[in-house]
Amino acid sequence: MRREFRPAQIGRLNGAARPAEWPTARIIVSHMPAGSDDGFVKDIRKQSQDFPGWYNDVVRKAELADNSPVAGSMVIRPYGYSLWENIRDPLDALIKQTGHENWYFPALIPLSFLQKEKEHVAGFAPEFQLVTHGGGKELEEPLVLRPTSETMIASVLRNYIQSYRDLPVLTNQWNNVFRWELRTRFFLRTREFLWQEGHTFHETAAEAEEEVDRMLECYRQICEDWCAMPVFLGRKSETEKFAGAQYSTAVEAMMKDGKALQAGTSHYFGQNFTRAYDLTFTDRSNQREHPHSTSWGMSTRMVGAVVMAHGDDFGLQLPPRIAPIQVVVVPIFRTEDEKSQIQEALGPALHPAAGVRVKVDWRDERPGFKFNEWELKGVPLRIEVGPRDLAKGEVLLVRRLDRSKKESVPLLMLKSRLPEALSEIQQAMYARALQFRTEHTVRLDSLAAMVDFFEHRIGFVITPWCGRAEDEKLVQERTGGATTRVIPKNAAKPAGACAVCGTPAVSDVIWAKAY
RNA sequence: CGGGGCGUAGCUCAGCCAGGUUAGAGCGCACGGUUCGGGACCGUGAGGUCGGUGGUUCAAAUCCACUCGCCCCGACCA
Repeated sequence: MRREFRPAQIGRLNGAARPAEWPTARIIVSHMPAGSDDGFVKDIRKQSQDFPGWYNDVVRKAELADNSPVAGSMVIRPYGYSLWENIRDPLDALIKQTGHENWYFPALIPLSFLQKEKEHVAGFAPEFQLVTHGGGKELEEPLVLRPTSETMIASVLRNYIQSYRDLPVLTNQWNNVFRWELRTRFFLRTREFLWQEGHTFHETAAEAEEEVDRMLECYRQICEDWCAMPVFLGRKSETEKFAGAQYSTAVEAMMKDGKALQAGTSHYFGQNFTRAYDLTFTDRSNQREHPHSTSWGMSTRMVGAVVMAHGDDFGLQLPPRIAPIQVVVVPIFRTEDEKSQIQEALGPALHPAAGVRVKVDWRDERPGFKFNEWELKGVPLRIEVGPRDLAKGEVLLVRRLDRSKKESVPLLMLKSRLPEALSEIQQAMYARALQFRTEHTVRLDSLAAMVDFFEHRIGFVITPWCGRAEDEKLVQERTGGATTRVIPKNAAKPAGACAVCGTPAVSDVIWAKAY
């Protein structure tokens, strides 16, 4: 139901064509020694038996993040931060390509700012973290550690927006935000997290609404084309929308436990905020008008999404386009002589100019240990090279996707084969995630069927819906927590009755248990 | 905030019920050696205010009181 996956260019690869006269690769299926692949993985709990435990173990053992001295806040370690950068950078590029400029606004927001928009403050007040003292004295007015910056930005942009000629103003900022969460989880919900928040101001409602769609589309691209994670796009229900928004939209992805994860949101505010902050401009007929504004955000939560969308019992699986290390080389040698032979042989093939993110693991560990460790860390492609391979002028290529298959590749072909293999993996991961989602998404038309589904199965349920909040409450109670995720975009208007209450349906809606 | 559990080495834990030399194990770490194609092995070594405070006792990781912190389950969430 979603568009075709667009064959992606892999990162900075230059896709060199393969000369026809070169030898072709052979796929061999190796048999691992008994006992080595019986599903027992040291250090991490099994995904199938304890999903939250598995997630926690993987995040820590793969060195993405760890607990910190501050309750509810985590430390993002270099491997995890690099992964975030590989999501952030293409998103930043998209944001700039669509005409936005990066700003920076203060992290401390006067409490009174947040109190001006009624629904907004009602939605966020429980999550405020206040700064009450400075320079050893109590402040006249407490400052809130920003939970989001709508209020600050509206207050600042008042000064820069005067005329329709100043519009649109398309801002974005990369920062950290703070929310006093009760139950925290690595990347998914912490008391401090990193994100980008875009805030835009427009002359007309139509223009602002186009902006909302445009940025949601950017999020779709990041999720699908970069993170190999299919998403449903759509509008949030009234109960699920952002506090203060006229309506909210989101991209929703399916995790391997069948739960939904909101991977990005884009909101239309109408004139709610600009009215509350008395932000006005003179329109084309010389009338004072409030601009229509939007905001949209994507956060470090994406890292958690990638972990839960692709990982397995052996650990992480990273899509090549965002993997910090795309190819890891495990050299196999005994003597210094064998070591230098490997170095010589690999040199030209793995030159940085090849544009692939490669790491050669020269550590003094046994190869088997390295295989397991890099699989845990989700590196998409591994090269094994030892004396036996060099004698044949070949190396072994192993994909994280299907670990038991080893492909024998002539050294001469390596430079062209790597980008090609990475591209294949990227597409295979998307296809696999899409298949998983398809297999775990059903269309139902009664509450009884929904209750039964959420009792016995995992995944998404699509039903016709009338749009009433009471239905959401009822479903949530009866199903042990399923909520509406999105009203899918461009879905045909259903002819039938609401699956929950039987009144005429207005649209389809997707139900799921969610993070 | 309600219900349940746990604090002993960097990590996972034993020891506590029946108080008694110098507080233990595995993993990890450091050094040396043998190894190296799917998580190697041997030897040596470093590492502890037993969460904190107070009490009982000749003597407390162990018993008592208080306190702090963490984890899990319910109400809110990018």
